[in-house]
Amino acid sequence: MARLKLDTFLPYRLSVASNAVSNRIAESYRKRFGLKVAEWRLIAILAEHDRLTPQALGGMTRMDKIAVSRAAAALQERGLIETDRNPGDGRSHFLSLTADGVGLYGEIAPLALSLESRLLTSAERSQLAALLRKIETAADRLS
Amino acid sequence: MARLKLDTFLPYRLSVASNAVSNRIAESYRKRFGLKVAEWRLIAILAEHDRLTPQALGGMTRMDKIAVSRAAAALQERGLIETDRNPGDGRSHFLSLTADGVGLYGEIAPLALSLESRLLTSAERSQLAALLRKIETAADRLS
DNA sequence: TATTGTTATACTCTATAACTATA
DNA sequence: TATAGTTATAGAGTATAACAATA
Repeated sequence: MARLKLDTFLPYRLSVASNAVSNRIAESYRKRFGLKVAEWRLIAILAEHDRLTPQALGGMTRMDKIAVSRAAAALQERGLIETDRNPGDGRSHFLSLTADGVGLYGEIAPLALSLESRLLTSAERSQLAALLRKIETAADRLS
Repeated sequence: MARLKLDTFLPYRLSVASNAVSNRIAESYRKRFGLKVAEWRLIAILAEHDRLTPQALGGMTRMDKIAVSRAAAALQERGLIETDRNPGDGRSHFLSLTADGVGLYGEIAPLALSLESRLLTSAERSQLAALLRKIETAADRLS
Protein backbone atom coordinates (compact mmCIF):
# COMPACT_ATOMS: atom_id res chain seq x y z
CA MET A 1 0.00 0.00 0.00
CA ALA A 2 1.16 3.53 -0.73
CA ARG A 3 2.54 5.09 2.43
CA LEU A 4 2.30 8.76 3.21
CA LYS A 5 4.15 10.21 6.13
CA LEU A 6 2.31 13.35 7.14
CA ASP A 7 5.40 14.85 8.71
CA THR A 8 7.17 15.00 5.35
CA PHE A 9 4.11 15.69 3.21
CA LEU A 10 4.69 18.92 1.31
CA PRO A 11 1.20 20.44 1.59
CA TYR A 12 1.24 19.80 5.34
CA ARG A 13 4.70 21.29 5.86
CA LEU A 14 3.77 24.28 3.74
CA SER A 15 0.62 24.89 5.74
CA VAL A 16 2.40 24.61 9.10
CA ALA A 17 5.21 26.96 8.09
CA SER A 18 2.84 29.50 6.53
CA ASN A 19 0.58 29.51 9.57
CA ALA A 20 3.52 29.92 11.94
CA VAL A 21 4.73 32.98 10.02
CA SER A 22 1.27 34.42 9.38
CA ASN A 23 0.26 34.17 13.02
CA ARG A 24 3.38 35.98 14.16
CA ILE A 25 2.99 38.70 11.59
CA ALA A 26 -0.73 39.14 12.12
CA GLU A 27 -0.23 39.45 15.86
CA SER A 28 2.58 41.96 15.39
CA TYR A 29 0.66 44.17 12.95
CA ARG A 30 -2.46 44.07 15.06
CA LYS A 31 -0.79 44.82 18.37
CA ARG A 32 1.60 47.49 17.18
CA PHE A 33 -0.42 49.18 14.43
CA GLY A 34 -4.01 47.99 14.77
CA LEU A 35 -3.89 46.62 11.24
CA LYS A 36 -5.19 43.36 9.83
CA VAL A 37 -3.05 41.60 7.26
CA ALA A 38 -5.43 42.53 4.44
CA GLU A 39 -5.14 46.19 5.41
CA TRP A 40 -1.37 46.02 5.56
CA ARG A 41 -1.33 44.50 2.07
CA LEU A 42 -3.25 47.43 0.62
CA ILE A 43 -0.88 49.89 2.28
CA ALA A 44 2.17 48.06 0.96
CA ILE A 45 0.85 48.03 -2.59
CA LEU A 46 -0.31 51.65 -2.51
CA ALA A 47 3.13 52.67 -1.24
CA GLU A 48 4.53 51.27 -4.47
CA HIS A 49 1.90 52.58 -6.87
CA ASP A 50 0.67 56.02 -5.93
CA ARG A 51 -2.97 55.41 -6.77
CA LEU A 52 -4.99 52.42 -7.87
CA THR A 53 -8.58 51.27 -8.30
CA PRO A 54 -9.96 48.62 -5.92
CA GLN A 55 -9.94 46.18 -8.82
CA ALA A 56 -6.24 46.73 -9.52
CA LEU A 57 -5.50 46.38 -5.80
CA GLY A 58 -7.35 43.09 -5.71
CA GLY A 59 -5.30 41.71 -8.57
CA MET A 60 -2.04 42.73 -6.96
CA THR A 61 -2.83 41.40 -3.48
CA ARG A 62 -4.72 38.25 -4.55
CA MET A 63 -7.67 39.50 -2.53
CA ASP A 64 -11.22 39.44 -3.87
CA LYS A 65 -13.26 42.61 -4.25
CA ILE A 66 -15.12 42.06 -0.98
CA ALA A 67 -11.92 41.85 1.07
CA VAL A 68 -10.52 44.91 -0.72
CA SER A 69 -13.69 46.88 -0.11
CA ARG A 70 -13.73 46.11 3.63
CA ALA A 71 -10.02 46.68 4.15
CA ALA A 72 -10.21 49.98 2.23
CA ALA A 73 -13.19 51.14 4.31
CA ALA A 74 -11.26 50.45 7.51
CA LEU A 75 -8.19 52.32 6.26
CA GLN A 76 -10.21 55.29 5.07
CA GLU A 77 -12.00 55.41 8.42
CA ARG A 78 -8.60 55.80 10.05
CA GLY A 79 -7.46 58.43 7.57
CA LEU A 80 -4.69 56.26 6.15
CA ILE A 81 -6.00 56.25 2.59
CA GLU A 82 -8.20 58.61 0.58
CA THR A 83 -10.35 58.32 -2.53
CA ASP A 84 -10.39 60.35 -5.72
CA ARG A 85 -12.81 60.38 -8.61
CA ASN A 86 -11.94 58.16 -11.53
CA PRO A 87 -12.73 60.35 -14.55
CA GLY A 88 -12.49 57.36 -16.85
CA ASP A 89 -15.15 55.28 -15.08
CA GLY A 90 -17.75 56.65 -12.70
CA ARG A 91 -18.39 53.25 -11.14
CA SER A 92 -14.89 53.09 -9.81
CA HIS A 93 -12.50 55.38 -7.92
CA PHE A 94 -8.84 55.78 -7.10
CA LEU A 95 -7.32 54.91 -3.73
CA SER A 96 -4.08 56.42 -2.48
CA LEU A 97 -2.17 56.78 0.78
CA THR A 98 -2.61 59.95 2.81
CA ALA A 99 0.42 61.55 4.48
CA ASP A 100 -0.50 59.53 7.58
CA GLY A 101 -0.64 56.38 5.50
CA VAL A 102 2.79 57.05 4.04
CA GLY A 103 4.06 57.66 7.56
CA LEU A 104 2.66 54.40 8.84
CA TYR A 105 4.19 52.53 5.91
CA GLY A 106 7.51 54.14 6.81
CA GLU A 107 7.21 52.66 10.27
CA ILE A 108 6.08 49.19 9.32
CA ALA A 109 8.23 48.46 6.29
CA PRO A 110 11.57 48.32 8.14
CA LEU A 111 10.09 46.10 10.82
CA ALA A 112 8.63 43.77 8.24
CA LEU A 113 11.92 43.59 6.38
CA SER A 114 13.79 42.93 9.58
CA LEU A 115 11.38 40.17 10.50
CA GLU A 116 11.79 38.62 7.06
CA SER A 117 15.57 38.68 7.38
CA ARG A 118 15.37 36.78 10.65
CA LEU A 119 13.57 33.88 8.98
CA LEU A 120 16.05 33.08 6.23
CA THR A 121 19.20 34.44 4.67
CA SER A 122 18.95 36.41 1.46
CA ALA A 123 20.20 33.48 -0.61
CA GLU A 124 17.74 31.11 1.04
CA ARG A 125 14.90 33.53 0.38
CA SER A 126 15.70 33.63 -3.33
CA GLN A 127 15.78 29.86 -3.41
CA LEU A 128 12.47 29.64 -1.58
CA ALA A 129 10.82 32.26 -3.78
CA ALA A 130 11.62 30.25 -6.89
CA LEU A 131 10.17 27.06 -5.37
CA LEU A 132 7.02 28.82 -4.17
CA ARG A 133 6.38 30.36 -7.57
CA LYS A 134 6.65 26.96 -9.17
CA ILE A 135 4.21 25.56 -6.63
CA GLU A 136 1.72 28.34 -7.21
CA THR A 137 1.58 27.86 -10.95
CA ALA A 138 1.45 24.07 -10.56
CA ALA A 139 -1.38 24.34 -8.01
CA ASP A 140 -3.36 26.61 -10.31
CA ARG A 141 -3.22 23.91 -12.98
CA LEU A 142 -3.90 20.97 -10.71
CA SER A 143 -7.45 20.29 -11.78
CA MET B 1 12.90 55.13 3.36
CA ALA B 2 12.94 51.34 3.58
CA ARG B 3 11.13 49.90 0.61
CA LEU B 4 9.17 46.68 0.73
CA LYS B 5 7.88 45.11 -2.45
CA LEU B 6 4.92 42.97 -1.47
CA ASP B 7 5.33 40.75 -4.48
CA THR B 8 8.73 39.53 -3.26
CA PHE B 9 7.97 39.63 0.46
CA LEU B 10 8.54 36.16 1.89
CA PRO B 11 5.55 35.97 4.27
CA TYR B 12 3.25 37.11 1.46
CA ARG B 13 4.61 34.60 -1.05
CA LEU B 14 4.43 31.84 1.53
CA SER B 15 0.82 32.65 2.31
CA VAL B 16 -0.21 32.78 -1.35
CA ALA B 17 1.49 29.49 -2.19
CA SER B 18 0.15 27.73 0.88
CA ASN B 19 -3.38 28.94 0.23
CA ALA B 20 -3.23 27.88 -3.40
CA VAL B 21 -2.19 24.35 -2.41
CA SER B 22 -4.51 24.12 0.60
CA ASN B 23 -7.54 25.21 -1.36
CA ARG B 24 -6.91 22.62 -4.06
CA ILE B 25 -6.35 19.87 -1.55
CA ALA B 26 -9.27 20.80 0.64
CA GLU B 27 -11.59 20.86 -2.35
CA SER B 28 -10.32 17.52 -3.56
CA TYR B 29 -10.66 15.77 -0.18
CA ARG B 30 -14.08 17.23 0.39
CA LYS B 31 -15.51 16.41 -3.02
CA ARG B 32 -14.07 12.94 -3.39
CA PHE B 33 -14.08 11.69 0.18
CA GLY B 34 -16.22 14.07 2.22
CA LEU B 35 -13.26 14.83 4.47
CA LYS B 36 -12.02 18.10 5.89
CA VAL B 37 -8.27 18.65 6.06
CA ALA B 38 -8.24 18.19 9.85
CA GLU B 39 -9.99 14.84 9.47
CA TRP B 40 -7.58 13.73 6.77
CA ARG B 41 -4.64 14.59 9.02
CA LEU B 42 -5.92 12.36 11.80
CA ILE B 43 -6.38 9.49 9.36
CA ALA B 44 -2.88 9.94 7.97
CA ILE B 45 -1.30 9.91 11.43
CA LEU B 46 -3.37 6.98 12.67
CA ALA B 47 -2.36 5.00 9.58
CA GLU B 48 1.22 5.37 10.74
CA HIS B 49 0.71 4.74 14.45
CA ASP B 50 -1.92 2.09 15.11
CA ARG B 51 -3.50 3.80 18.08
CA LEU B 52 -3.01 7.14 19.82
CA THR B 53 -4.63 9.38 22.41
CA PRO B 54 -6.22 12.66 21.25
CA GLN B 55 -3.39 14.50 22.94
CA ALA B 56 -0.71 12.61 21.02
CA LEU B 57 -2.65 13.20 17.80
CA GLY B 58 -2.76 16.91 18.51
CA GLY B 59 0.98 17.07 18.98
CA MET B 60 1.65 15.23 15.75
CA THR B 61 -0.78 17.22 13.60
CA ARG B 62 -0.17 20.63 15.19
CA MET B 63 -3.89 20.81 15.91
CA ASP B 64 -5.25 21.88 19.29
CA LYS B 65 -7.39 19.59 21.40
CA ILE B 66 -10.64 21.21 20.22
CA ALA B 67 -9.89 20.58 16.56
CA VAL B 68 -8.83 17.02 17.31
CA SER B 69 -11.99 16.40 19.31
CA ARG B 70 -14.27 17.63 16.53
CA ALA B 71 -12.44 15.88 13.73
CA ALA B 72 -12.39 12.64 15.72
CA ALA B 73 -16.13 12.89 16.42
CA ALA B 74 -16.83 13.31 12.70
CA LEU B 75 -14.65 10.33 11.80
CA GLN B 76 -16.18 8.12 14.46
CA GLU B 77 -19.65 9.11 13.29
CA ARG B 78 -18.69 7.79 9.85
CA GLY B 79 -17.19 4.61 11.26
CA LEU B 80 -13.68 5.44 10.07
CA ILE B 81 -12.10 5.40 13.53
CA GLU B 82 -12.98 3.72 16.82
CA THR B 83 -12.16 4.30 20.46
CA ASP B 84 -10.72 1.98 23.10
CA ARG B 85 -10.33 2.38 26.82
CA ASN B 86 -7.03 3.72 28.02
CA PRO B 87 -6.27 1.54 31.04
CA GLY B 88 -3.52 3.91 32.12
CA ASP B 89 -5.74 7.01 32.34
CA GLY B 90 -9.52 6.98 32.55
CA ARG B 91 -9.81 10.57 31.37
CA SER B 92 -8.34 9.67 28.02
CA HIS B 93 -8.87 7.00 25.38
CA PHE B 94 -7.18 5.47 22.35
CA LEU B 95 -8.19 6.20 18.79
CA SER B 96 -7.47 3.87 15.90
CA LEU B 97 -8.58 3.35 12.31
CA THR B 98 -11.34 0.84 11.60
CA ALA B 99 -11.08 -1.44 8.59
CA ASP B 100 -13.08 1.17 6.68
CA GLY B 101 -10.64 3.86 7.82
CA VAL B 102 -7.68 1.83 6.63
CA GLY B 103 -9.47 1.30 3.33
CA LEU B 104 -10.10 5.02 2.88
CA TYR B 105 -6.48 5.78 3.69
CA GLY B 106 -5.51 3.28 1.02
CA GLU B 107 -7.56 5.24 -1.48
CA ILE B 108 -6.43 8.71 -0.54
CA ALA B 109 -2.71 8.22 0.09
CA PRO B 110 -1.76 7.44 -3.52
CA LEU B 111 -3.78 10.38 -4.77
CA ALA B 112 -2.17 12.70 -2.24
CA LEU B 113 1.29 11.48 -3.16
CA SER B 114 0.55 11.89 -6.85
CA LEU B 115 -0.70 15.41 -6.24
CA GLU B 116 2.43 16.22 -4.28
CA SER B 117 4.65 14.93 -7.05
CA ARG B 118 2.94 17.21 -9.54
CA LEU B 119 3.91 20.28 -7.53
CA LEU B 120 7.66 19.79 -7.37
CA THR B 121 10.29 17.20 -8.18
CA SER B 122 11.62 15.02 -5.42
CA ALA B 123 14.86 17.01 -5.19
CA GLU B 124 12.96 20.28 -5.04
CA ARG B 125 10.72 18.93 -2.31
CA SER B 126 13.73 18.04 -0.17
CA GLN B 127 15.15 21.51 -0.70
CA LEU B 128 11.83 23.11 0.20
CA ALA B 129 11.36 20.93 3.28
CA ALA B 130 14.68 22.09 4.69
CA LEU B 131 13.81 25.76 4.12
CA LEU B 132 10.36 25.37 5.65
CA ARG B 133 11.71 23.70 8.75
CA LYS B 134 14.15 26.51 9.23
CA ILE B 135 11.32 29.03 8.88
CA GLU B 136 9.14 27.21 11.39
CA THR B 137 11.76 27.18 14.10
CA ALA B 138 12.72 30.79 13.38
CA ALA B 139 9.07 31.88 13.50
CA ASP B 140 8.56 30.13 16.83
CA ARG B 141 11.40 32.20 18.26
CA LEU B 142 10.43 35.49 16.68
CA SER B 143 9.09 37.27 19.69
C1' DT C 1 -27.05 43.74 -20.54
C1' DA C 2 -22.50 43.69 -18.29
C1' DT C 3 -19.33 45.55 -14.87
C1' DT C 4 -17.53 48.07 -10.43
C1' DG C 5 -18.05 48.15 -5.97
C1' DT C 6 -20.91 47.55 -1.54
C1' DT C 7 -23.71 45.05 1.67
C1' DA C 8 -25.92 40.88 3.62
C1' DT C 9 -25.41 36.27 4.74
C1' DA C 10 -23.26 32.06 5.76
C1' DC C 11 -19.60 28.72 6.35
C1' DT C 12 -14.99 27.38 7.87
C1' DC C 13 -11.15 27.79 10.97
C1' DT C 14 -9.37 29.18 15.15
C1' DA C 15 -9.11 30.72 20.00
C1' DT C 16 -11.06 31.48 24.79
C1' DA C 17 -13.59 29.99 28.35
C1' DA C 18 -16.68 27.02 30.92
C1' DC C 19 -17.71 22.44 31.84
C1' DT C 20 -17.17 16.98 33.01
C1' DA C 21 -14.69 13.32 34.54
C1' DT C 22 -10.81 11.55 36.22
C1' DA C 23 -6.01 11.92 38.45
C1' DT D 1 -5.73 21.08 42.61
C1' DA D 2 -4.39 19.80 37.97
C1' DT D 3 -5.19 17.44 33.60
C1' DA D 4 -7.82 15.10 29.35
C1' DG D 5 -11.31 15.89 26.68
C1' DT D 6 -15.93 18.12 25.31
C1' DT D 7 -19.05 21.82 24.41
C1' DA D 8 -20.39 26.77 23.83
C1' DT D 9 -19.33 30.99 21.95
C1' DA D 10 -17.09 34.53 19.44
C1' DG D 11 -13.55 36.31 16.08
C1' DA D 12 -11.22 36.44 11.61
C1' DG D 13 -11.12 34.91 6.79
C1' DT D 14 -13.56 33.67 2.84
C1' DA D 15 -17.33 32.71 -0.49
C1' DT D 16 -22.09 33.36 -2.64
C1' DA D 17 -25.68 36.18 -3.71
C1' DA D 18 -28.33 40.38 -4.00
C1' DC D 19 -28.00 45.13 -4.74
C1' DA D 20 -26.84 50.16 -6.52
C1' DA D 21 -24.65 52.88 -9.81
C1' DT D 22 -22.61 53.31 -14.10
C1' DA D 23 -20.97 51.55 -18.64
